[in-house]
Amino acid sequence: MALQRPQTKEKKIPDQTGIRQVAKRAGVGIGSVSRVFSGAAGVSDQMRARVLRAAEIVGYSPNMLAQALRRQKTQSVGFVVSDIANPLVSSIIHGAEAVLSAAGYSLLLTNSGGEPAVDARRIRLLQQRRVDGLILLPAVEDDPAMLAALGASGIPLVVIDRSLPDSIEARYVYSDHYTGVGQAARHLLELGHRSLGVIVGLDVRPSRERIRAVTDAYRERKMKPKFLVDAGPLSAEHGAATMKRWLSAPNPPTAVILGGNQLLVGALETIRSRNLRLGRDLSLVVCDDVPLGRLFDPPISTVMRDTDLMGQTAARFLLDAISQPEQAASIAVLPTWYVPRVSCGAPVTR
Amino acid sequence: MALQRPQTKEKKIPDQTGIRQVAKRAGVGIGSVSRVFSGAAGVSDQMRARVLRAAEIVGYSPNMLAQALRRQKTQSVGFVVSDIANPLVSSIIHGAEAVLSAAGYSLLLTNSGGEPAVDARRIRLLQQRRVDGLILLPAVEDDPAMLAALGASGIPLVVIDRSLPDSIEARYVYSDHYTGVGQAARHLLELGHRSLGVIVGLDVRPSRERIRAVTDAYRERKMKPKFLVDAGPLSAEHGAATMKRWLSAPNPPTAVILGGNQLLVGALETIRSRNLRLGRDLSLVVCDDVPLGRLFDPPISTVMRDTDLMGQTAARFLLDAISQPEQAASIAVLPTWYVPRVSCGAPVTR
DNA sequence: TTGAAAGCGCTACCAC
DNA sequence: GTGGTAGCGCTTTCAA
Repeated sequence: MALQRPQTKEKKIPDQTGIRQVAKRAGVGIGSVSRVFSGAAGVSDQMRARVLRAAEIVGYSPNMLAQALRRQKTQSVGFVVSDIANPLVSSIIHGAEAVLSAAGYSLLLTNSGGEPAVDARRIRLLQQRRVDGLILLPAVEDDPAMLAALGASGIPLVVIDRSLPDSIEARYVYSDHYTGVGQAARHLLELGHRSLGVIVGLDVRPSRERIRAVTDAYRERKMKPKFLVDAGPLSAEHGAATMKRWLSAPNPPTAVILGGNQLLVGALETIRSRNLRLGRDLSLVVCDDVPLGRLFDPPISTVMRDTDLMGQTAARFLLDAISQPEQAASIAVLPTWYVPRVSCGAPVTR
Repeated sequence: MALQRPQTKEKKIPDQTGIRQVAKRAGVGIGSVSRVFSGAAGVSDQMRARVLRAAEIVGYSPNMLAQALRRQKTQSVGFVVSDIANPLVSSIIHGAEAVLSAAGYSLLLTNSGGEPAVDARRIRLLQQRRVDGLILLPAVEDDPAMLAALGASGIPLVVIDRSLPDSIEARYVYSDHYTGVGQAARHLLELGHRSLGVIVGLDVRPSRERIRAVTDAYRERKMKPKFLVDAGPLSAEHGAATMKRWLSAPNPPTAVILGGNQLLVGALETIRSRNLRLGRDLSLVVCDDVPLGRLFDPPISTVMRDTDLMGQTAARFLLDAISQPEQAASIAVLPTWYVPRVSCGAPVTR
């Protein structure tokens, strides 16, 4: 009736070294071994030495799976993002991972590809894996399946750049898109532009904030906020298509704000193919830095932010939430700032 | 003597829904519930329905931790990289994650920051988490601690763009850096360049292959392979510093191959500050695509590769290794190709 | 301080 | 087909 070991195919597998092997080897109780390895108080030096030596010999190290099952704590957190390959996102992940692993947590990373349904599935999967907390950068803010999954579990939650309904208990890490884009819009209006174009993503917080920022910039100058808005995927293709559409229209915008760095490549392609000179024939601002942006000819005006810091902040929030679930949920708003460059100039007067 | 529940702070926590609650609710045996949820054969439709309904009511979903402990299989793999934030790396991760999650595996991602010692520690941590396999993109190829950790466990292993000693049983996913860089070097030599400069990273496979490729390109033309080599961090700062050094030397190279895309920003800065015109005063090739590379003025010659595919391939190799540990270890060599652009031109004759 | 024993939630064997 | 049961490797009481 012994448990049948899963087909140990006479491969090397170092003979499943468990706590009881160590206990037997050291001639002590199984509990003592546990105490030594979990650093519990009340273990004699002598015991510690014996156990450690025995463990050394048999090559033991604790099975975190069993620990997690018993302790009801996995020391792991799940991170669901919509696009790992986006440098912005990977920088956020980088920041979060650094903080988490320093705190002894492992990161379960999963990609939803921007599909709300996948977001929801991944969240449930991570819950089944009993992660201690969750960081989310979901595609949309109101997917019912996602909200249901989140609501059903009391797992600590940090959401990045998205705003979920109040019914979901979560902490938030926002970028202050309003300020950065506002600065950009004001700059463009001061230069004399009157018809701006703004490309944003789906109806998520950053998109709303950016539109609000441009609107308010117009209003500040007592101008009617009349500008073009395009909402779509923040991809190069979409950037190219939208620019093409706008530039072919009867009254094309004289300045465009791109709400995502992936749009830039596409937009520049269209601009190039039309032989327009940036900063003269058309002004351009991109949100989020692109490696060659400032070396480009002409250098591209950019709304910057510290994405690594966003990840760090999210991780810290999550660690707080895990250790003090009682504490009021909190919100961090991290700065963005506008760096004007030559891609923005006065519009051609005709 | 009941297990003391970890301080259920009268928060919501949905009352730890376990398999036996479902069994009781459905009035069936605990084993039947297990069978239903693990999709085992030999369960009557009636039983399945009863169990599923009961599970629905109490809101049950299997605890993967317990499953993993019992099955000796976590359905998770570890991925250790040196820099998540590098777009190249995150693209590899993207590819791997897609394949793994489609196969029902979760990804434990961890960053070593390029520190060999951290690589080794992370590997050990993942082993304690009992991952079913490991994908590695380590900083160096010969760190003793890393090799020891790897050797001590029989965990299936896939290594990307690094070549470990034969003593480690692993599968490999390589990029064919030799071909791409070879094409670039030949192009430059054909253009008339005689003194190339090559910037590579540490002594790892890609660096060696790139140097070998340039060497062979010289030899093909019966020329003595006399070119500058710089080995260092593949960072923008290092790119700038090396270019500065080379361009200040008595006989500066007339063409430079950058062995990593992060070098490009730095190199271009130096070039710009010296008022050199790419393709005329200096020719430049970068390994690995940079978003604005082809739109740059002038467009930058690039050695391309499909990093997403590398990740996919690594994941597939790992899944193979997990399901058939016996099978001979294998190697994949994925193509790289050179895309000549205006940044390469004939050297100025003087 | 230490050992024994119960049990975390599950799977897989056994007998019916 | 189905239920009972042992045990995955560990932590944490309780008694000594």
